[in-house]
Amino acid sequence: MTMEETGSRTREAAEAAVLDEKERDEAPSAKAAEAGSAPMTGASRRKLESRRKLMAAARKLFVERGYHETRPQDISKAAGVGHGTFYLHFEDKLDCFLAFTEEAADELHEFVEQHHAVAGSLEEGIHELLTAVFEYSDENPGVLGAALTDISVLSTGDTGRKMPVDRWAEVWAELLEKWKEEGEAASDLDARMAGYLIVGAIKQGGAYGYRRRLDRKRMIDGMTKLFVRALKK
Amino acid sequence: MTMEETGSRTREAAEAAVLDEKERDEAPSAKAAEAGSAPMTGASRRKLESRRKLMAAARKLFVERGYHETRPQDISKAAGVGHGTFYLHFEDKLDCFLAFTEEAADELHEFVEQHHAVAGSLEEGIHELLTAVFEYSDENPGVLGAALTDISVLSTGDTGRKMPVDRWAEVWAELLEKWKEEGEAASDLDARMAGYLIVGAIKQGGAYGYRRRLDRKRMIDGMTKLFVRALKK
Amino acid sequence: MTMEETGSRTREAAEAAVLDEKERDEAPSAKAAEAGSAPMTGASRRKLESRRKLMAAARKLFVERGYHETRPQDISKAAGVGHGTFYLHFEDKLDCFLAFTEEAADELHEFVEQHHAVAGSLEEGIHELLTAVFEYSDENPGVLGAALTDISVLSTGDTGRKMPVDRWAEVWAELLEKWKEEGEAASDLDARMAGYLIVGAIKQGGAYGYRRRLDRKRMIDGMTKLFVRALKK
Amino acid sequence: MTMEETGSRTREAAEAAVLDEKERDEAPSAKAAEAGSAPMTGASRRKLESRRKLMAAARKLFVERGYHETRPQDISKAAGVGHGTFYLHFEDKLDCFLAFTEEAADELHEFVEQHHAVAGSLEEGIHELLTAVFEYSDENPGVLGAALTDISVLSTGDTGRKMPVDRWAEVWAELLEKWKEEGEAASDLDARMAGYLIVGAIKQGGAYGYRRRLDRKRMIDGMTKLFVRALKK
DNA sequence: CATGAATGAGGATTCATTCAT
DNA sequence: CATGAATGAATCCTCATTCAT
Repeated sequence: MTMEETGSRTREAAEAAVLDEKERDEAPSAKAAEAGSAPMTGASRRKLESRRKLMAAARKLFVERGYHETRPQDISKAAGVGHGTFYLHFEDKLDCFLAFTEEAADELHEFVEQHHAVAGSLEEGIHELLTAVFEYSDENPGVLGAALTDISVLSTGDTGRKMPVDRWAEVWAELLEKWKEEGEAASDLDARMAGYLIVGAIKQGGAYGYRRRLDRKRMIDGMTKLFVRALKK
Repeated sequence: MTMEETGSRTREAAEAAVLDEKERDEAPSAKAAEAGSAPMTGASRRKLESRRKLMAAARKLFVERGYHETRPQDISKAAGVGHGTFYLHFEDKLDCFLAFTEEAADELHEFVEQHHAVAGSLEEGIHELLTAVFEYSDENPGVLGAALTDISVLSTGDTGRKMPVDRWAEVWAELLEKWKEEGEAASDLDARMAGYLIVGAIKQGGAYGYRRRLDRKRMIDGMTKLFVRALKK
Repeated sequence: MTMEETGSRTREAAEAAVLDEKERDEAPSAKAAEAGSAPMTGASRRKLESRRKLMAAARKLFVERGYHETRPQDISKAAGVGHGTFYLHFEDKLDCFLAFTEEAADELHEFVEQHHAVAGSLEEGIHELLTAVFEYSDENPGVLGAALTDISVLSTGDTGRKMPVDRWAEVWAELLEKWKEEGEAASDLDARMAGYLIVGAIKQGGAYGYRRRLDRKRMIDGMTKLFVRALKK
Repeated sequence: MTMEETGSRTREAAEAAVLDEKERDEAPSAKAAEAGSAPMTGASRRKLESRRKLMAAARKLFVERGYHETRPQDISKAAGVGHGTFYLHFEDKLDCFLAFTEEAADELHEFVEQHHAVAGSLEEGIHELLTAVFEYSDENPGVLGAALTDISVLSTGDTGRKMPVDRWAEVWAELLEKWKEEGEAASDLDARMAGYLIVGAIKQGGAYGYRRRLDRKRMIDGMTKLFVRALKK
């Protein structure tokens, strides 16, 4: 399993964009269409372009080096924009990290919804969810590990932003709630608490599995079995 | 529950405990104690004293402020020793943090062994273990949270030191193995993997519980139930 | 003679010269000048200005106080720039010192070529060379002494940079080689070796002469006589 | 030639003493005899012993690592004595270095006097002197290079101590003076100045020769020829 | 005379952020 | 909107020296 790998596959696409300097000289209309909105002026076109490049670079570096080893300068440089541009798009470094984190959460969310009909039984649901998570992790090595970084290690004060852990815990909580209503899950379950337990288990287990280079299928099956037994009525 | 509190209630008590236990210190000069615990000559006594004060200060600050917000000189100052003394006892800041981390792991280990006969059935065992963990966490607020800090956030390279997560995961793994042999735990269990899952779950669940100020007893019972169902034959 | 004076008489003149010559700077951005010496854009102009100020300050301090008594922040302060700017222009302190050293070597080189037609007979050549060296030393008191500092005292590892001693030894070696070919110098001469001997002699003799405040003319004449006798066919 | 080598031959003897911990338990009388003076009390015996070990360690480290890379602690440790003992024997680090420097100067002096009758003609004298210097350098690799370190790089103020450069320059000056009186050397020679030139030349030439691993005999012969021509009537 | 733990001024360097262009 | 030179507070760590034992 690859929850914390440092390589990259889908990364390439993003990087290619970063490296493609010519792109910003393209006809604006094409890009605007991509963004799905009204045709942009040259200025906002460029701004969006910059942000995309910065996000791609930030993800790459946060994943490869971690938060503290990545300087805003590195991100700007990797993105091919000036150092100042960074602060045109992010309040500060932490803001940028959180943006990365949220992007990853969004992606996983979308990924899960696209790849798996999360409507079936508890067994099926858990298995599909875990499969989706591990598949995403394979396609985006290291991203989950980085995105799940404990924010309290980075910032003392509360940022007021919802971290991936919380979003994912909630996803699980909602599912469990649904299963409880359907009589599939144990009725005395504290769904919220369980959501956090599951996310914690996946995070730690994923990290362990990656380090030990365990077989993905076996991991998914093992975890599914455990979770199902723990949760089922 | 108090797994990640930042205050310091039983601080004094904890420090006193630290003091008492430091006789088994890792400073080479302390090896004299090994040879029959002679009253110790002046020099090595002073050194031990310094180390004890540094360790206590380090623990206090790492817990209260976290790794990155704690400077070596803060620790020295809090310990009432000179800046240089810090580096007489620790290679660098990370080394000091790891020492803290190991101390915490040792303490919890001992605490668990002293307070709970971990010999009973799976249900009893899990309940006792969780109770011990949460009790330790009450008496040493924030210590577990700090000690479980993901090392990869602090240091890029491998330190070669066994982190608390791994130690605790192993403790659980051994127990599970025993229960498997005794026919109490599911025989198809990957004990090692499960150990990590449990530690991850406890860590994340503990943090959540603390934030939400959940009732300790309910947490222990809820987690026990979940774990037992997941693991039992 | 003034080879190792610590004052600074013609400081201003020297700095002005530095300013004028800096167009051939090694900062990559300055390469614009190479392409026709355009008036230079704002950013690179500022950067060049900073570097010039830093180089001037570094020279002044290295000469007055020596390498170990000069802190990067002293240089920055004297240059009227921030601490960080120093590291925008130099890898580290040693890099800055070597830059100073190379600048001095360049200056002397140019000085010698401008002030003295090094084409004549062995006697004339040596006399002119020595005169040029001592004149440069008068105009740039202490610079030669500082620039000839033995690098091995400052850095353990090899820096891979050619030190002034070597450059100057080579200049002498080439001249000697020429004189050998012209039949003016002894044919059994090891020109390279002799180059080093001469530079060593000048360095030590210069330092001695300065300390004893010897008459410059007498020194030049005395050294010329010795060198000529040693080298002439 | 080996003027600046870092290996060691005669070094071994000294080190052996350093390592021989038992030595200080020997009968005092024997050692006293060696020192050539009245039988020492136990205390002064030990003190002398400590100093010898410190000097040996200092020489070794100053030669191998240079002044700035050698800490008093390193010397004490290598000498097998406590850190404080260092300051029982030397005012400070510089004092220790100067002691090393003087020891080396004494040694070379003695070596030259023992190995070469410096009484003959100018040619013979110069050749013998150079031979002695290079032989000493072979037997004490790196020592001359280290001992000739420019003190002004180490200390700003004047130490009031006569450095090896000066001592050696004087030796040469005296010889030249003698040869002038005997009509062997050019009568218009500034002997003092020439002494410094020669020492400078030897130092620089030696360093060059070592780096290039030149043949010793050729170096001696080449230098002799040059010096003789420069100095002879 | 010997020790080695303790010291803290001092140093080199970094990096998140700003702002003039 | 973009740039990248400039910044300087902040950080980790060293090391010559002292002094209680």
